[in-house]
Order: sequence, then structure tokens, then C-alpha cells
Amino acid sequence: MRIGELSARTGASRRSLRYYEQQGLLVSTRSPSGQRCYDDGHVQRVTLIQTFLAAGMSSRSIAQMVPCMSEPNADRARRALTVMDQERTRLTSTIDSLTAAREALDHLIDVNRSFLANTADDH
Amino acid sequence: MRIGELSARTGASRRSLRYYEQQGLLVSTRSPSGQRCYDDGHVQRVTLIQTFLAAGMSSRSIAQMVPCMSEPNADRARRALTVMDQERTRLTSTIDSLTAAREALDHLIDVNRSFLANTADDH
DNA sequence: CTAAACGCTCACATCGATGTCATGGGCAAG
DNA sequence: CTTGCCCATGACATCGATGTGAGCGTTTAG
Repeated sequence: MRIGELSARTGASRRSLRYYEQQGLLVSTRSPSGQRCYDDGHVQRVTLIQTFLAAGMSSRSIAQMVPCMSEPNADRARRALTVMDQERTRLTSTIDSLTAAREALDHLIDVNRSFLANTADDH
Repeated sequence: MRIGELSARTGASRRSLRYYEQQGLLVSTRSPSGQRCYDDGHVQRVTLIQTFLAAGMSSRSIAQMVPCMSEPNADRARRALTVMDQERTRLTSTIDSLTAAREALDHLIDVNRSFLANTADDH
């Protein structure tokens, strides 16, 4: 398939798909005229990239983790593991931050609701 | 206290504190010479702001939620509640995204470890 | 053959919180 | 008074993923 279809299937814009390739997250074969060609495996890969990007990972980290570079070299795999562990730690602490923020927010919501209930009583 | 001490106590840079004020997240009284003056309550407020910013909320949202505008107006409180509910929903779905990403990452880590174990066996 | 729809590359724009620098005033200790 | 440190404002820079548009080739349906 060409870039338009991959875009339609994944929801990633054509612009983003080209960017992913430029950053080394995605490889494509080219037709004789230079157009990018993808197969079904690429749909999955893009989905994974989207998952990671949505989690705030940088394309640089993703490039080091996702084995987009065909040949699974052992050295590369070891370095990838390092990055993965770092990212996992980062993810976990981000989740903790968000959870803390949500709790703070819940508290604010309570305070606010009470306030509104009281002013309603005052009427 | 002046801005330097508030900065030291909260870890927010002076630049950020001035930015928070400019965005309406923080109020300060001014000394006759124009310097910002804060009290202990401001430390707590800044901490809350940091919590929310770290959770990816925009300063715009925070400004609508945090009752920095002294007088707790009922209309304002109602609009704040709307924003709070939206932000809560957003937070929850972001947490879900991060959790999903972490699971995908765990899977990648497993695959990678197996691969390394196998290549080690090959030796 | 032609027109529409698609693809390519390059380049510039965007957003938001923060860093940094320039220029100048405020205040306390020597 | 001077030196050193803090503060004020304003302007410009940064980062990263994505949008947008120009200019030009390709593919496909009529």
C-alpha cells in the first residue's frame, strides 16, 4: 500500500509518517518512481509508534527501542534494553504524577462542590 | 518573602513564577518599589500549580480552576467545575494511554530479553 | 489524452513553558 | 559612596511533533 492508505488505516497523517521515517522509526521500500510502499506489518508498527508517542516518548527513544532496523543485532538489543528500562521508569513516574494530580483535582472538586452547595443554602 | 525565596522553596524558577503570575495562576502583592511579596500560602499554591503543570495541564486550564482570584464567585465556581471535570477525564484517559504504553513496552522488553538469551545460547 | 487525486521534497509556521540576556532599579554591608 | 546581590521588564531562543503550502512528478479513471 502507499502512504495515503497507511495514513487512513492508522490515523497518522502523511506528514507524520514521513517524519517517522526521517527519524528512523519506520522503514519503507520505494516504488521505481520513488513512492513509499508499505505492507500490513507497517500498520502494526505505526500503531506501536503512536502508542509510544502518545505516552510522551521522544522519537529518539522510540528509534532506539523499536527494532525497525531489520537486522536484530545483539549490541543494539542490549542498548535498546537500557533505553527500555529508562523509559519504563519514566512512564511509571509519570503515571504517578498524573495520579497525584488527579487526586489533587478530586480534592479541588470536592471543595468547589461544597462551596456551591453552601451558597445554594444561603439563598 | 520575595521571589527568590519562593523560588528556592518550591523549586520553580523565578522566570516560571513571573510567568504563572502573568497567566493569572498566581497573585502577588508588591512592595513600594515594585518587588513581589509572597506568604506561606503561596508556597502551597505554587506546589499545586507544579503538580498540575507536570500532569500536562495548560496554564489556561489551571487559571480557570485554581481560585487564585481571591473572591470565590459562584459563577466562576461553576465554570471551574466544568473545566475540572474535563481535566479529570483527560487525566484519566492519559493515564490509560500511559498504562497501555507501559504494557506494550513490557512486551517489547520480554521479546528483547528472550532474543538476547537465545543468542547467548548460540555461543 | 486529460484531469483528478495522489505522492515527493523542501521550507516555514505553530504551540507552551522555560532559559537566557540586556538594561536598569533597590537595598544592605563595608 | 560603593560593591554585590536581588529584583523588574522585555525580547528573543528553544524543543518536538505536526500543519501547511509551494512546486513538481505519478498514477489512474474517464
